[in-house]
Amino acid sequence: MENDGDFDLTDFLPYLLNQAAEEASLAFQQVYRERYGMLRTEWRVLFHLGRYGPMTAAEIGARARIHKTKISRAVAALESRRFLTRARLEADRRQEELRLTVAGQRAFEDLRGLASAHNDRLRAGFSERDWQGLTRSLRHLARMDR
Amino acid sequence: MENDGDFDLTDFLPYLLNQAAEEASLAFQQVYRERYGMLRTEWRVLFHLGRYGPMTAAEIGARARIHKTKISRAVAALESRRFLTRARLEADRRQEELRLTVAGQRAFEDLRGLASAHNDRLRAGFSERDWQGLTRSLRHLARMDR
DNA sequence: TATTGTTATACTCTATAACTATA
DNA sequence: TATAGTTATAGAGTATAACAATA
Repeated sequence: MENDGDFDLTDFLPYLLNQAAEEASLAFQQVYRERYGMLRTEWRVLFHLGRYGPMTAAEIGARARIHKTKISRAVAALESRRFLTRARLEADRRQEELRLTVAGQRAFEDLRGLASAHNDRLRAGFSERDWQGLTRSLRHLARMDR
Repeated sequence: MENDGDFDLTDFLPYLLNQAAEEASLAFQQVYRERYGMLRTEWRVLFHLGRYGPMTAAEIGARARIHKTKISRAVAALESRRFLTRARLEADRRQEELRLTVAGQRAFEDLRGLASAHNDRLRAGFSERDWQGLTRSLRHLARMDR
């Protein structure tokens, strides 16, 4: 057909998404790394426990779409920093309830505030209408609207 | 202040961008990996040489925002597969002009068509208006509109 | 037999410093 | 001294298989 001869990388959505994600993530990555020495998955797990309360690893995985092996390592790291505790569930002793400690709660609240502020800075570059359109489109792409 | 108590991960742009990028990239990643055994940077370098013609590593880096060490490795991989050749520039013998071979051109045209088709599939999930808004917003975030 | 979570392993991606050869 | 490109190394992200404990 030869009708995509002028197709450019900057028209290619996966490339655009990747570049935008890198640029938008950079500043906040420094925050959870330098303030708490956390990795991305650790911050996400901490966030889920702080935002939604105690739950099992499988529940975090279902909510945040993180594979169980990543969660297992993140939980071990957060536990070693005394940011969470585990409690075997009597109903099914394969599962553990994960719960933030007071220190974990404090870290969560600190990071949630910083994340929210970072989000606001990004948002400031858009009109309210464009921001709503952008987040809606991204949720659609990420299949988070189903 | 405590006014971000309902701030959610799915409101956090870096998270949304990352999830959308992963989802949107997955299918096409299989293509250049399984058909040509390429990595992401190799595909991007091949694309730039195919799309814009022969140029030096530094020029690719400036256009595509790829660090010189990544380009160096991608060029070595593409050369070993006979997808490109190098020619020292007489004007400045530190630089090399990189040029796709016929096989490299063929791979580029094949992948460009497949990328364009993949892009069209993603685009099909949006109205023309929403797609234009999305790509414009992403270029803004990636600072590609300057 | 199936499920929850862990461990091992490998590959990909990113970042930085140190190096070479040329200028 | 500075620049184009290379090499070495480490850290971070991702993916999969195999495993132990429990159901």
